Amino acid sequence: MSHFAKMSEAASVALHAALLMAKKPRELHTARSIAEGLTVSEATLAKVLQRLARAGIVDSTRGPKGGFVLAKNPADVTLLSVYEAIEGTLTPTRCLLSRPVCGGECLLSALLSDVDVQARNFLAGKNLADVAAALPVGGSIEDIEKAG
Amino acid sequence: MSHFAKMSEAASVALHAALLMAKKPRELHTARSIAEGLTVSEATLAKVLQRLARAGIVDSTRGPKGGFVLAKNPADVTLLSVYEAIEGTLTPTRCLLSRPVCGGECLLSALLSDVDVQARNFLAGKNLADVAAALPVGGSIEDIEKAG
DNA sequence: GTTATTTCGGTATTAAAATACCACAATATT
DNA sequence: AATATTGTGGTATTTTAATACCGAAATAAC
Repeated sequence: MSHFAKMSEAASVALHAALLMAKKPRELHTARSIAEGLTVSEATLAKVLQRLARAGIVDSTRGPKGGFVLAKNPADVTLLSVYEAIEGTLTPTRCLLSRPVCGGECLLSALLSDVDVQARNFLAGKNLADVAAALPVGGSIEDIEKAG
Repeated sequence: MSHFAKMSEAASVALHAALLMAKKPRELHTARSIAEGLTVSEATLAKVLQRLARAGIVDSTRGPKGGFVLAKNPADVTLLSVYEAIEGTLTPTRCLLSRPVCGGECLLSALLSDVDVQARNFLAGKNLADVAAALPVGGSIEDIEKAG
């Protein structure tokens, strides 16, 4: 069993964390509460949130009552921006193996670049508000956990 | 700079090696000659060819004048069969992180499974004869190397 | 039947990624 | 001011995959 679509654990966690914060856009979420909401390790999530903060996607405040908030309106945050904050710019793959056999254009470049373009369009075309609205259950973290 | 399309080096080497053999379907190719033709390490290629042999895609003969040949007609070997001989069955990804936030269907499952389906269709729809015919330069390894 | 060539398959080494840990800085509360 | 809470960022550990290595088996050539 193998998969063709690849996304690092970190990128996936980032997208899910952003979605969780988008449900309550004005509230501060601690790393711990997000980690519990996603059932991921706090250590891993901390790194992810750090990078989102540096990319300007979330704002962070330290100390008691501190935490993370989305820096912008959820409708203004595309999934692509979250993804690229973690993974770097998503560019089409040319070829994994630029070798003589292919004679110029690699036999796989069509597939690889098409897949990357499709993924980019998907991620660029959806923002956090879209996704949050599409979820079966409404507002609170409690509701979400019940539904999970 | 990141990529969404993922294929292991081994799978890529397998596809390129199969293509190289498809150019001369009746001849024996040693692991060394294929490795040189692809400019990959012989050690890595050896493992790949072994798995292709076990999957019945190539036949192997040991000893002097030994080597590897395609077991079937190039037109009867899909890229998917070569890919899956290395990576295992290509199945759509559901979600990397089955977490409560998504409430049932993961926010990424549409993207991930679409990408996998697209890749599967692409690979299943092309065989070695198709690809070899599409190459700019004709028959021999020498021609291929000149073109590379 | 001896030697050279080539694949086979297990093991070991290396590289890379994920994950966890810890001391530090900042800030709200008292 | 002291203390508790929370993010920061560097480092270390663990895990996993990729890659390389090496002895063994098979077979053709002489």
